[in-house]
Formats: sequence, C-alpha cells, structure tokens
Amino acid sequence: MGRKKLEIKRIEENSARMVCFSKRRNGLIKKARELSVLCDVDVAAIIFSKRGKLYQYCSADSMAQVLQQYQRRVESEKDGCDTEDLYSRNGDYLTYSELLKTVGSELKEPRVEQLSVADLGLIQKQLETALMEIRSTKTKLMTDAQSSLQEKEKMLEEEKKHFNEIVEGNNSAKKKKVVIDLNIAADG
Amino acid sequence: MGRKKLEIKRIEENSARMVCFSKRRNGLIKKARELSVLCDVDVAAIIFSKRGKLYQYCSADSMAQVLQQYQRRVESEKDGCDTEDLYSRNGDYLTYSELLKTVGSELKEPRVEQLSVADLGLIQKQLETALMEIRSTKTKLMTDAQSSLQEKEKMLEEEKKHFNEIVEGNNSAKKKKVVIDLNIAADG
DNA sequence: AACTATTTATAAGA
DNA sequence: TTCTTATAAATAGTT
Repeated sequence: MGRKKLEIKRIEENSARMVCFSKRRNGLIKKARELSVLCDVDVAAIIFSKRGKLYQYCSADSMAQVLQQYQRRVESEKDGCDTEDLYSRNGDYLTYSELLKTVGSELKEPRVEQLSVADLGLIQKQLETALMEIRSTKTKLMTDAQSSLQEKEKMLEEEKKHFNEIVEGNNSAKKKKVVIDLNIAADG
Repeated sequence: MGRKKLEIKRIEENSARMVCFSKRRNGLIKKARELSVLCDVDVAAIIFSKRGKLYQYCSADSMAQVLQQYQRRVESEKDGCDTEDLYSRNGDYLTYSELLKTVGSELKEPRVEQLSVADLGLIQKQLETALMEIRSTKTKLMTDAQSSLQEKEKMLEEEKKHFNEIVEGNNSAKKKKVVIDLNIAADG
C-alpha cells in the first residue's frame, strides 16, 4: 500500500529498509493490539531488529504469561532413553509419532476398568475419521499439479530442518521427563 | 477498513467476532511475514483463540529460536526472572478420558495438506493397522465378556507391542525422512 | 465463501 | 527525520 506496489522481498537500499521497518513495525503492533481487543484473544508479537533491538507487544499482563502459555502448549520433553527417539511438536499439534506413542503407552498400562468396549469404540471411530481424512487428502494430492507437490516437498524439507534443531535444543536443555501435553484439556 | 469504521473494542456478537478473528488473524500473520522479509528481521507472532487454539508465525527456523533470543534479552535486561517456571509442568500421564479428548480433538481436522503422497501413504497404512488392532480387541472384548482381567490385560499387552512396533517404525523412518505431522487446522 | 464500499496502511515525495 | 498524499491493501458488512 503506497505509491507503488511493493514486491515482498528484502529491501536492499538501507535507508528505505529502515523507514519501512519503522512504519511496518508500528503497523504490526497496532494490528496485534486491535486483534486482541476486537476478538478478545491473547496475542503476542516479538520483533528483533538486525541490531538486536527488541520490540514487542503483548495483550496479557506480561509477555511471560503468554510465553508460558505457549511453552505449556508447545514445548515437549524427550524421554531421555534414546537420543534418536524423536519427540517434537510443530505448533500446537501432536506429531503423528506422538499420537501413536500416546495411544500406545496408554494401551501398555491399561486401567482395565476404564478400557471398556465403549472406549475402544471411541478410539476406533476417531481412527476411522482420521483415515478418511488421510485418504481424501491423498487422493486430492495425487490429482494435484506437479508444481504443487514440489512446493509441499520443499515445505517438508524445511520442517525437517526445524525439527532437527528442536531435537538438538532439547537434548542439552532439558532433563525432566514429561509425556504428553494436556492440550485443550478442560473443554467438555 | 470496511464498510464502516469499526471502534476498537470487543465485538460482542459471536459470529461477527469469529469472522473478524479469522480475517485479522490471517492479516496479522501476513503482515508479520512481510515485515520479516522486507526488512530482514526476526519476527514472531503468537495468537491464542479463546478456545485455546494456537496460531503462530515465526520468521526463524523455529519459534524456539526466537523465544530463546527473547528470553536471553529479557534476562539480561531485568534480573531475577524465574525462567525455570517456563519449563516446569507436572509430568503426569493423561488419564484415559483425557487421552480420548486429546486424540479426538487432534483427529478432527487433520492438517495433512502439507504432506506428500508418500507420507500420507505411510500414515494411512499405520492408521489402518492401528484400526485393525482396535477392532480386533474390541470384538474380542465384546464376545468374551466373561474373560478374566488377566486375559484382558494380556490382550492389551500384545496390542501395546504392536503399537510400539508402529511407533518405532515411524521414528526410524523419520530419521532419514521427515516429520510426519498429523494434525489440525483452525477452530474458527 | 465471495463481493465491494470503505477505511487503513504505507511508499514515495517534500 | 517528519509530514503529506497518492495508491495499495485490508477488511466490515453484505449476499
């Protein structure tokens, strides 16, 4: 938005980039505040300038609050038995591996009185739903254009990179062992 | 921007608020990305919906990177912060009903669109296997209501073994391949 | 899920 | 820098 349409790529000219940074930084923070107020949700934005200066917005009382909420949701811990035993999250989502582990570990130590036929029926229903989604998406993907697939492969490559870094970070940082994030626990 | 000037205060009407959330959330993330690219800086945005769903954008390889940078910065500025708190949580296992809730919410809307056909095929196969196990166990339980707890435990023990095989297979595949992220889109 | 009338953000210029 | 202004972009209300 401006006198000319601006291509979204690094602005090479120094002063122009700094002016843009100043304007858009303020714009982003304004938007974050508006989103938080209008929609009554928690929003945090963190911006580091190239020189390391920190700009931030946070809707809650403190950034720590939001980050804590984020960490609870996102941070996971390794079991510690096997350094290759991958356990990562992307966003707030369980990886497929985690899902299987979760189901698997519950089945390992069943509380027999709780594992009723009804429970199994529920799991079954959920797995069937997931399977339908998978099949449908796979079919869709297979009929997609080649370029689209290439894009997706690229995204996966990046995720892999990200993933490896998280694993390395966790190896050195954490010692406690935790299994599953409670997620949207208290909903029903 | 819109048909009318909107006062920046909580939108009371439910559906209007949700629509606004969806639009502006996307807008904010787009702005964050543009700022990062145009000005070559690190940007992170974290948004929690009222239902606890997490939306995020991060310019770096991982959100952890940006948050670490943030924490380093904050710690060096203010002293005496309790950073341990960010990482602590009680390491209890989920109850079975919590597990069902979690699995259920994760499976509702699998975010599989970024996976390749091959990945989807792998997931599909695993889900099919898991499903067969579940069905089989359920059937056994139903047709053998008189069997002892011990027998049921044994059954579940075997099922656990199968799950472990699936999990391990998935993990080793990931070592040379990619993160398989079976998961969920928006709640909006 | 689109559309479009408006408002808002902002690129370039002063 | 800061202000101005022409134009691009976002989006509120509508269909």
